[in-house]
Amino acid sequence: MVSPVTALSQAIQDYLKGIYKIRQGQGSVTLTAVAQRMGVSAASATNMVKRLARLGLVAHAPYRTVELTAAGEKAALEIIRHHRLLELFLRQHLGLDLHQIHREAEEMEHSLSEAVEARIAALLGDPVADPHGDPIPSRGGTLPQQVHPRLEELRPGDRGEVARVSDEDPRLLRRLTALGLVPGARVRILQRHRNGALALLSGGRRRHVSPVLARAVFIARRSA
Amino acid sequence: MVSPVTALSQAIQDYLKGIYKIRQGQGSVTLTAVAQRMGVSAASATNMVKRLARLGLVAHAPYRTVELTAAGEKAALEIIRHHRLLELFLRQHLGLDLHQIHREAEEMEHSLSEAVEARIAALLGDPVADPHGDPIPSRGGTLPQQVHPRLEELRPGDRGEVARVSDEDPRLLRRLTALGLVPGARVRILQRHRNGALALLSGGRRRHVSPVLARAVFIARRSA
DNA sequence: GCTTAGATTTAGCCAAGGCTAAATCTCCGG
DNA sequence: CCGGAGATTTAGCCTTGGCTAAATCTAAGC
Repeated sequence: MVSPVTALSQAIQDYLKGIYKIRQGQGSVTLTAVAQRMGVSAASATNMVKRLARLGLVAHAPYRTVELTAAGEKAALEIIRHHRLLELFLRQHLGLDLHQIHREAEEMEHSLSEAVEARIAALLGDPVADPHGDPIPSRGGTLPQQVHPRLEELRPGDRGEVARVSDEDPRLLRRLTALGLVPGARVRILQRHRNGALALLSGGRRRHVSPVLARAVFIARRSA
Repeated sequence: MVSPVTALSQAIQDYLKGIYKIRQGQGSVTLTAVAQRMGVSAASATNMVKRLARLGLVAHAPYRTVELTAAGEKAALEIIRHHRLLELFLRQHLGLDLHQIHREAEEMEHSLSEAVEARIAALLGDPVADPHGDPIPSRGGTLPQQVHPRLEELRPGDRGEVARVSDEDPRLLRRLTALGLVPGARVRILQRHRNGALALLSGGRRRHVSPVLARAVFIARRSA
């Protein structure tokens, strides 16, 4: 494309990514959801959404929800590609911890040029997932959409492999890492408490997992 | 230090670096020089210099020249350290060309955190010079100040090694690279024309170097 | 020591992104 | 089908960092 995503302001990039992620998670993109996610007042969110609409990046009728246009979604995926490539790079080549990389990549993703992106992708061997297990959009802007159940949805006896962990909260990540619940780890559910907490086997040890943690881990089931 | 340079706005970082570089080159930092270097009107430069003064980063009396305070110089050197580490990294690990790295590093230097800076520096083996031959300030903020004569100042018979090339103009850099005049290259002056152009030996070949190019190359003399 | 060209500053404007407070709309429940 | 809670928008303000035009200062040259 002639105009790379880096031509958009940092704020615009952030909003596009935020809107994309809200739709992924909750589905309906309300102004309130946008404002909350961006840590901004509702008035500011309205303001920016109007600007995005003028730029043809979202569709928005007054008092209705927001939707990314094709152009907006393409831009969002480019930004997410930048972010996830950077995360992987920071982890594999610079040795940062799992819980640091999200924040760092957040800062750097806006200034990643096409040229540097291409070099990093090549250096990493054109990877398809970042260190949290999130899929990396292709350069063309397609995302291998895989839907994994959350750990909280599993029942005693179920086995699986950690496919992905939520990357939003570094504190959660730290606790998950301490429990050995990182992408690739094998787990087996032992017991389920009435409050949603789980007992499971991970790395050969019996672990207790709180409901909030169980909601942040996505599992690829194994038929075994 | 408690407040990293990344807390300063991008524009402020750019001005500090610009002011530092003007002083290095021409000495006296006038508002006009600042405006020119930043590609901005004189009024805008005045405006920003006032803000820098309020922040204690420069000293400035009305209608007088600008000087970095100790804090301002420290910040400038941190920014330059970021820039040069990134240049080296882009060259050595991502394989970008000599004439691309300046622009790329310019974009990325603002978002380089202390943590990532430290990793990159370690990965590069705590280097002391970037790919253009410019010295890299230490983490503490000291710059190994080496003064090399420009190629244009040499006389027939002089020999030396390219210590540094100006990194400002990518077109000049391309032409210098084509002539083999990159940091580390050995040269011997053969002849000097009245307009300042030079004939010299570089890479075993006789080369003709225009005055403008000869002004962009800095030579470490060899007694040989 | 004047004059004046050129440097610097001031005044007043703009766009991007934020904010709060107030107005307005939507939609659910009775 | 009406009222009101909550969502959304509008109005008016702020800071950052730009701009032009006009005012003012400095300093060089006579």
